[in-house]
Amino acid sequence: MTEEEKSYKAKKVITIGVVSELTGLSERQIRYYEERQLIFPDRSQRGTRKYSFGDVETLMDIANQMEDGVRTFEIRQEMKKKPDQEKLKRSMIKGQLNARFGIQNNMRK
Amino acid sequence: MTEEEKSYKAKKVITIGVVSELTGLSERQIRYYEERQLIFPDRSQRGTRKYSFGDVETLMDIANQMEDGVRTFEIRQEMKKKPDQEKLKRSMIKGQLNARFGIQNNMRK
DNA sequence: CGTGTAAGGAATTCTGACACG
DNA sequence: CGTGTAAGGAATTCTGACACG
Repeated sequence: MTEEEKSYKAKKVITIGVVSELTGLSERQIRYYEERQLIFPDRSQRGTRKYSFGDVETLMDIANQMEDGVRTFEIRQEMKKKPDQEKLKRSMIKGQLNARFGIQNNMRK
Repeated sequence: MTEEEKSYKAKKVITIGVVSELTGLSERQIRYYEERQLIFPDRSQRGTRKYSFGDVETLMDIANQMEDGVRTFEIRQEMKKKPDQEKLKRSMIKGQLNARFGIQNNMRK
């Protein structure tokens, strides 16, 4: 992956309407998750929100957790522990990852 | 680079306003280059144009050529000869495989 | 040829708030 | 808590056209 290609994932260029289409979440939900500090879109000069592909993936992850009844507060805690999902997936064996983070999720239910 | 990451470049999610900011081209110019068949954005359900990062790069390339006095029809001719620089780079690495099976399209939607 | 602009309509986004619970 | 919605304003996007040349 070149530097240029890497930046595609982090560059914030997607408007909220498109993010809504991509994630299936309502704009209301997307804005609320921002209010709860789960995502951090940029703002264009005119003030409209701009999201990256990385943000879209984070939102889909959030959507899955919400379905499982996880609260926004808990999701935020979780994200502090694993700041970069992608790096972890690459460097950790899935078993190790579950051993460390998976159990907590299961125990809550 | 994973399949998912590759798709970032081809996925059409950027509105014309953002493309204008990224390329420095006016919306008028961007629409005109489409009219001249130099770029091919998707359309959202409501009819707004959606561009990919690949389109943005193509537009910057077009902008450079226009500065050099190249006409749109000449640019189009040129593009037919080299359909996609990035795809070429990729296919050169894969060598014989592409020679035999052709370039695979990115999975989208 | 390539691009600016005014025109009018339709769709988007934003914020703060009320509602349910 | 999480999300829907009505509200009003501001900014966006679209198309077809006139202009210059």
